[in-house]
Amino acid sequence: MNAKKELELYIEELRTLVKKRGLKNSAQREQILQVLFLAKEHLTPEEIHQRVKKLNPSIGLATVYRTLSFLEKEHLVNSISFGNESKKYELNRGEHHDHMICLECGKILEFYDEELERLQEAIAQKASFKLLTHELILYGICPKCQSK
Amino acid sequence: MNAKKELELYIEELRTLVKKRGLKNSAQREQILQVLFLAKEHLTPEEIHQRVKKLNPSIGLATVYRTLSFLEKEHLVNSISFGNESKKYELNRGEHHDHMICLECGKILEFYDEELERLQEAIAQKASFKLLTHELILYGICPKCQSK
DNA sequence: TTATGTGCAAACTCTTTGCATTACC
DNA sequence: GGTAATGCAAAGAGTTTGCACATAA
Repeated sequence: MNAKKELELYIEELRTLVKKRGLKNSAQREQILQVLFLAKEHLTPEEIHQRVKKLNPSIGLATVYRTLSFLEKEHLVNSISFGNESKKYELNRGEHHDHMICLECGKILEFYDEELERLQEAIAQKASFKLLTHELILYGICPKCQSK
Repeated sequence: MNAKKELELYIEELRTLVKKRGLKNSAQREQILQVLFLAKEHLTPEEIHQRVKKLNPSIGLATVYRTLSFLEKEHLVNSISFGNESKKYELNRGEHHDHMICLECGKILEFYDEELERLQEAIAQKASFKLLTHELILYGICPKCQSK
């Protein structure tokens, strides 16, 4: 599938969702979704605002915040917070994953490990804790920075 | 070992560390350490400030922030951040553990699983990522809230 | 004695909110 | 036409910083 079609699927999902909730859609929401779709990295609200302004110069930062809250509540995007830095957002591409963060260059790497998922489920079960979601961040030095 | 002696060990550790860095110690730092020692939960800077004011009414919030940064840098305390809430601190009692957070009552439970630690190490190794530390938070519903 | 730590207040950063206006359905 | 979303600016919350003073070494 080409990227344009893929983006349209996300936008369609957004429209359906908005309708389901009895709300109104807006160009701004779609533009923000598009920015997240095109981004290869995790973006802060400020970064998203900068990028979306290229599509729509008059969009306000408050709209970005409001839209991100909405999209996160509806699970169309995920966020990750790291130390004191502000939250970073990524499009929810349907595949759960965890993160490694390089403490030297700040790069965020993604990974997924099935056994890890199972193990967490087992740990929660043993504690009679109903596991809904989790966030695992491995902090360290990425391969590139190690070889410097 | 009784609690008083145990606390003194932490204070001794602080003094040694401060000396090693060529810095000066202060009553305030020891008081903050004591508050963390006595706390059974994870505390925000604001909460720590409230508690330490009972020992020293004139201590400023800025001192709490500065001290926490210092103690965290020196690994005498750990912090954990959860959603939009402000960072919470706990004394580093020498035993690494991870956290479960109840999304209903906000309670933080601690756990430790050896296999989980090993697995993370293996995952990092496979990615040639030099693992230094990690943060795993399981979000869900604690046993108490489930039975409500 | 002298550099570090403190307390206070101001400054800063990030995020949220109130309100008049716009635009979707 | 009615209601939700937006843009702007102001307000809030949390944290950091500058500076004069206090204090440990």
